[in-house]
Amino acid sequence: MRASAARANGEGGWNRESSNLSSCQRTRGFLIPEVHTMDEKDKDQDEQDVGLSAPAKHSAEELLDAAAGDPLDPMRHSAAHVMAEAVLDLFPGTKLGIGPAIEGGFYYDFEVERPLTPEDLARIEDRMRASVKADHPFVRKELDPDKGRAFFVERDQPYKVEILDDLRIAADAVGEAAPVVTTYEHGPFIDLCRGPHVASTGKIGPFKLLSVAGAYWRGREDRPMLQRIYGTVWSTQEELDLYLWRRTEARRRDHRRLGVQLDLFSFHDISPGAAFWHPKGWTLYRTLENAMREIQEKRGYQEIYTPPLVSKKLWEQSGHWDLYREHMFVLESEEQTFSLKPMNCPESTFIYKSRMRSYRELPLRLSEYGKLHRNELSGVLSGLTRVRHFVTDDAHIYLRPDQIEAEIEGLFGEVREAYAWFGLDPTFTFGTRPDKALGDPALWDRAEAIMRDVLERSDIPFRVKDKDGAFYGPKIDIQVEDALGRQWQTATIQLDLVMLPERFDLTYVDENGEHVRPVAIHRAIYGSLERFIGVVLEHTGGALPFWCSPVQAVVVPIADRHNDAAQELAALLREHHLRVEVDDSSNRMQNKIRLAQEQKIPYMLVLGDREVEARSAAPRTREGEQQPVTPWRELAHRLEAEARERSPGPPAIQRPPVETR
RNA sequence: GCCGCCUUAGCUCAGUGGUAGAGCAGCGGUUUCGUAAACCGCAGGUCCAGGGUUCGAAUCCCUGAGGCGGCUCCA
Repeated sequence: MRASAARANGEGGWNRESSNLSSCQRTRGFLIPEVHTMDEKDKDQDEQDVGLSAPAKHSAEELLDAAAGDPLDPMRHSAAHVMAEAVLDLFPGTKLGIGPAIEGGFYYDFEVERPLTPEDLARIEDRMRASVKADHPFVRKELDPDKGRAFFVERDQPYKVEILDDLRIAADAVGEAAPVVTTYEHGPFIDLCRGPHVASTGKIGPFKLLSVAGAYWRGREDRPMLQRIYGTVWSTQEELDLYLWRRTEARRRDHRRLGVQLDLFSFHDISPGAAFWHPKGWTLYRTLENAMREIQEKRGYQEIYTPPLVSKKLWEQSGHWDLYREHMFVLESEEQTFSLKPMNCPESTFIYKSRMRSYRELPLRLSEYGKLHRNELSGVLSGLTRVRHFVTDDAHIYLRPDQIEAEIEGLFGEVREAYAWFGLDPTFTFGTRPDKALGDPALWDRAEAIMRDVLERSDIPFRVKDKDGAFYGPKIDIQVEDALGRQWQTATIQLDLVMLPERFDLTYVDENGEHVRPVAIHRAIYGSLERFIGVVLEHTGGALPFWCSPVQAVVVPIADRHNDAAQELAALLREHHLRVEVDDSSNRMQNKIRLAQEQKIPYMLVLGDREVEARSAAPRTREGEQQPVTPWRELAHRLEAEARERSPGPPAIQRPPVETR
């Protein structure tokens, strides 16, 4: 997947969109403080990992600064060396790959005879502790290039030799001499290394090895598969504990788990990568979709619907057939080749072109909740966040170049509103013209200047990723951080100067009667609804905001004699467009409350003799607050108003007790 | 796709070559209760699928499916 995704990306940003919509920034080392690594090497956002991080809000400046690196990096990298020492000791003959510091910890890639097991990890950890206890100093040495290479040849470390050879080739290419080879030695272990390190192994703080995973040498499918061990290391035990707590917490609120617990959706072998939505999950889904429709109606969008199954001719015209065919589900019928659409945009042009367009009707905003299918590799599927079947809150906006600024500003407003409903604070990443960009450079320059200007005026923090735009136009990606500080890529606003307008030959008639090209904007605010629901579930730990909770209140009659009144109250609340259930089971009230609590239902409305008599109810929130007894009518009006407000409600879980960094 | 691990009741899991288990959920009964678990009973299984080894397989081997953790933060 990696190779193909990278290819598609390199060539045409259209896969950008796919990335944005189909994957999450789940973690690799898992808890990774801050955003630093969001970009750097990986062109493919999809594969980028950013993890649970230190919480807190980030200003734009902080986001930019974060790229500087972590002060703990030398220690983390040193821990990787100590791990390599241990592995080499326990598994003689092991070939070493690389062992960098990563957010929250480190890894090292090894070629070992047999697969490593969790028991091996424990043994490696023990050996590492001994090395830390011995407090070996790290000693830097410099060797001339030839001696350095010979040293690693002699030690039978082919990957290290390859690294050195590549450095030499790179130096040759720019006419420089091969660089000096530096090694770091501690105790019995010596490794090719640029450094820096801590003074001695004793300076390495509390650590824990986390997992073993396969990893291609240099990430390339045609190179050997090495075994990568991930570890985490911190300066203090408290920090390590906090990190491990976050990991546990993240597992606890995993949306896949919550989906089962809250009876929202399930997955089945008969359709890998596609959710089966249960009644409650589908209620949530439709509630989000309809909330977004409200924004769109307010902003003058018009909703369309186009066929999911289309001839491959469409993709040949759009250029996707060459780039993306392997990610499409393709089928034959009567000697024609069709595919399930992996995106909506080309088809919307057919509606645009169905008749002559006047400058007066621009911007033309066409939204579509189209069902999309992308043939993701089986190995990358994951819950709702990486699926083969999904729907986006997609829209394509056709406009005149002079309308770009106002339109982008309007879109920022949509983002602000839609994310505030969940208590999510979005940040933006601005991708500028890539090397392979198509289209008029002057138009590019103008478009980028406008977008940058709007970004700077906006109150939403952003950072710039140079050359990360789509081939057809600059773009703005939207990220959010959830309650555990994890980064998620959700949505995207992409300016399209070329693809739809040129390839599909779109025009409108301007004031002078001339046929001229519009520009287009591809935009999705939630992105994939599947994925966004996954993010919201993990963000809230399942305690969804009141307005979108599948069951907003459960009426709890204390005894059977209160059941009729409970039904009456529920009926009244339903008349006020509230989603209400009655728990008339034979459970005791305490148990009814416990069950409602476990289902994270926002309100429990308790009904006993006193309440039935007064036609009132005693509300209890899922946070455990007992509210004053309230008459039915008043309650109905209050809750109805609360639902209409769409406030995110109180934070789902409290932060860990102490922040140590 | 590739590497490793996992798959036992609706859910969470125990069981490692000799008659398939627990808790919760479900169902039935008793109980009618004031803010996170009343009591008793019953039922529930293609041990992921297929093949093999064995007197005997949930357990060992092979193949497949699905899931989980990962798959250049370049010495």
